[in-house]
Amino acid sequence: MDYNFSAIEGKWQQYWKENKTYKVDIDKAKPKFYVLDMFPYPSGAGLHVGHPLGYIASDIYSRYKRLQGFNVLHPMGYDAFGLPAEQYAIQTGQHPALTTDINIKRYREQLDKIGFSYDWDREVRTCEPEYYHWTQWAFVKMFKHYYNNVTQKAEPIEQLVAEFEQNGNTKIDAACSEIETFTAEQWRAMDEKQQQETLLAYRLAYLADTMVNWCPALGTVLANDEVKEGFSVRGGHPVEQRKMKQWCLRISAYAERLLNDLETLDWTDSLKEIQRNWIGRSEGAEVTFKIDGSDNGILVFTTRPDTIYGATFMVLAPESELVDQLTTPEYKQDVEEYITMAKRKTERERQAEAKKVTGQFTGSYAINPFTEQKIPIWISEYVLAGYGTGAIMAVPAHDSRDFVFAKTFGLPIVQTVSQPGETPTDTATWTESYDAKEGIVINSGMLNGLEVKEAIRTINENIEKLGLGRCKVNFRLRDAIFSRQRYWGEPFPVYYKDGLPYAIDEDKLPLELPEVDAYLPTEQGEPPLGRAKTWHTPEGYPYELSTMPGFAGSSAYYLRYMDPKNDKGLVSKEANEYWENVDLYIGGTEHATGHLVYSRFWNKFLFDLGYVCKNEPFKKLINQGMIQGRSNFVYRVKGTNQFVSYNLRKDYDVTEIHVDVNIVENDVLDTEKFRAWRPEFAEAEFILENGKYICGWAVEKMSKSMYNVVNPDVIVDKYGADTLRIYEMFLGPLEQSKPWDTNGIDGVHKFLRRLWRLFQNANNEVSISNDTATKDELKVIHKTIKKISQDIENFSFNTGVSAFMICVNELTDLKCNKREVLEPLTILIAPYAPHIAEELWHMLGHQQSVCDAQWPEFKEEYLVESSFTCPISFNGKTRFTLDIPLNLPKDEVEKMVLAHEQTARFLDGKSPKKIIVVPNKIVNIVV
RNA sequence: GCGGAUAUGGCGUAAUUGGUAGCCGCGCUAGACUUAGGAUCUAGUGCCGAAAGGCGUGGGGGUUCGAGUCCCUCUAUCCGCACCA
Repeated sequence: MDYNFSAIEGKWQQYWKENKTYKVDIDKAKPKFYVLDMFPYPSGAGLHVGHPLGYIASDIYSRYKRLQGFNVLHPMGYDAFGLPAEQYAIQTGQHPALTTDINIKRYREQLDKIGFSYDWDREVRTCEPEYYHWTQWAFVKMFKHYYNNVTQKAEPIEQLVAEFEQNGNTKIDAACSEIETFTAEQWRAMDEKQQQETLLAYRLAYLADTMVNWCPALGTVLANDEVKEGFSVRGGHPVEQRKMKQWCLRISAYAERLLNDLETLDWTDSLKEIQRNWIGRSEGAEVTFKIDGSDNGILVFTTRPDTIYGATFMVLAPESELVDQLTTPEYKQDVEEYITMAKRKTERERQAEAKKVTGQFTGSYAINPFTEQKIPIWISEYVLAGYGTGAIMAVPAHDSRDFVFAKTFGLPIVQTVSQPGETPTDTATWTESYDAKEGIVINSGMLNGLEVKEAIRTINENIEKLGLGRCKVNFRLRDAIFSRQRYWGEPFPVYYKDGLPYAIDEDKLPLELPEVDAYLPTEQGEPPLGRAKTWHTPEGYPYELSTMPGFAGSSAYYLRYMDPKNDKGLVSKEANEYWENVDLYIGGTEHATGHLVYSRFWNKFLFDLGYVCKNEPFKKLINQGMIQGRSNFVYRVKGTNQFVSYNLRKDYDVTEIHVDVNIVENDVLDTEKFRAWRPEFAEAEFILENGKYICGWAVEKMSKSMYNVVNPDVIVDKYGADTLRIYEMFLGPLEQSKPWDTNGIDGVHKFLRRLWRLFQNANNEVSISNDTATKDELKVIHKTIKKISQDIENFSFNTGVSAFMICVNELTDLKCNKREVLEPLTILIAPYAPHIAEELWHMLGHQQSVCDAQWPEFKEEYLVESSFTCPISFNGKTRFTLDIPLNLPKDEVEKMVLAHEQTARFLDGKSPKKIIVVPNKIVNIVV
């Protein structure tokens, strides 16, 4: 019987489906293991060969864990809300649900062909009301909670109300937006509207006027992680800053915990580092500088309070509310012009002109609280309104930005830190600032002579003692803007009464997405939901018109998989306590600052409320590398329809043209297919080398426009899913980016055929021997058991494949068809190549699925050798090898080596200076 | 500018973590079987050299009996952040 992969794969996929082989339920008798893939957004283009890479790796791991006796949860679903489907809907008028559904079907077909062990009964789609019910529910919970900084957790808003009744907000330490202090009496005196407005400043889901990334082309607001270099990540449209009323999630309240708990996670250092940078914690002090001739002050944040004696001017963000009152009549016009200029600039322009120093004096002065000198107050773009207090004390001697600013506008520069033993030089001669974090403080009154770290401690004490300010930790992490002015997303479970938002009762959820007549904004510029006829509560209060962003639905999907059909809750306590959290999460690094921050936040919030039992969602995370494309080129002789082969192209004046990689094999162009590829090439002529047309090649992004997209279906049809799975793993380390080149796939396919042939005799009949295996055969299989187990544990799937190849090559050489060897081999390969493994397993006479077999046990005893082939080197260069009995004493080894005839040859008459014997490793003779 | 990662044959890669550099596969060369070969099998294949031998893990330097692996330095590529006070 030949290895008929398509028949075998169809047969077993059917079998798995009929027998629900991958269905999984809570089973307290077995340890659980949760393996998760980042679920895909089902795009219209379908999967290319790069997408399943991580899925295959996690599938291998899942199957391995199952064979080891774990109860493995390995689900899959779809991140189904999103912009592309809606953009398509705008163009075609087709409901996004419809295109989404079609795309999902195609994804499913493609996924099914590859033979994954997903429990499809647990599939979720974020766009279905049964699913987004719980997205909305979590939002309502966030609306109804605030963050208590003292207990470091989310608490019910009622507790806050009780506190306000008692003490106003004078004693509370909670995460909140900017708000005035009020007493209990003042609280009680407020009407409902005022009270609600006040509470809004504390809610974890809150409505606020904020500067947002507005994308006119997409007609929506975007989150910071959805914008890159001033353009939208999806679509690449320009983004501008705008102030708008938006729903936000107070994720900044969790900044400290999000940062600290990174320590507990088994993620790569680079990914943790990205998150640390994104959260951006910095320790410093808040200090008030008095405004000259006024009782008011300017609050600044600084990480270097030790340099305060060198603060020779102050700078405010142009957007700062203080600007108005600080600007003297004399400077009014200049300041206004500057602000207008700054406001008009898009984010893009700001970045392009980042090096250009601009600024404007306000006419006012502040008093440096330590030097007691008058220092000018400026405004400049380089100070950001959104970070710290939107104002800085400028220390030009020790901050490069302040330095450049001072140089440009001729402001004084005072050095306050110097290198020990170094004589301070005239700052007027400096060409750059001295941004040192170490050194001895000078020119700084009470701080003189102290080391920077001591100086910081001393000055902080004084700042607090003098009532000038306090120590403070600042975060770069901003609250997540949660509104999108779009149709295809979760509706907010919110209605408005007197212009104030109220949450819908939890038992009224889900609030289903209404039908609209077009997926465009209304004529009044409202979001598409403004078109829905009955978009209000039964009492007539209008619902929110925005919808939630893409990350809403993906923030808790890993919890929903634990209990996907539950209509009483997101996840039952029982299911959550059994599955706990994700043991292994595999996905791309592109979600480092988006999804992976949001879902950690979401999970922590639910943890605070007691709905989930673990405070982190993903224990271990692996980022698979990107699969790049490998493009092919043909070379057209300019002005002709002639194409010249790669190595001859230098003799002609040619244009390089991308050619579809699917009509090229081993860089040899199929000229007939090329002529048929596009009408303009129908009459193409070729200048060949050795009768072939050789194409050039390059590694590029896999994309349609480069004609280098390879579809997994095509590979599966030609070679089979098992070959695809193994080849994807064989390409290289999982985490590394690498180009896809279909050429190498033959080797893997040949390997599977050789594996198959181990079970067959020369006449192509199944032939398995029940004889006892020889020592050599046992050694081969146990070596492989050891290697494969280790490699899977280390996620080193590429070396695993090579170990299989070595094993099959060696067994082929030994002509081994013993059950004792082939049975464990079949189980070993089942995670990588489940279809052929099932077929072989049944060929071996088993009735159950190979998935229910037991992972073979490795026995060291079969690998023990009596001698070691020892490399003998001279001056570090290996010259020959010698079989030496294991654990032979050093001096005997030395004797044996020196006695060897080859040794004399390499000594060449000289006597050895030194002989190094590393037992069972190497012998090195120094001459 | 800051932070991180990577660099090994024609190509994808491997190397028990300081101990025989190039495993496995592609490609290539030669041969066998064959009406045929984009099938299969056998042998070879880092580079230079007829050979002996020499050279060789991005470049330079160092530690060591011994370095792809450790240290210093430079270069290139990729990724993340970017006026974050």
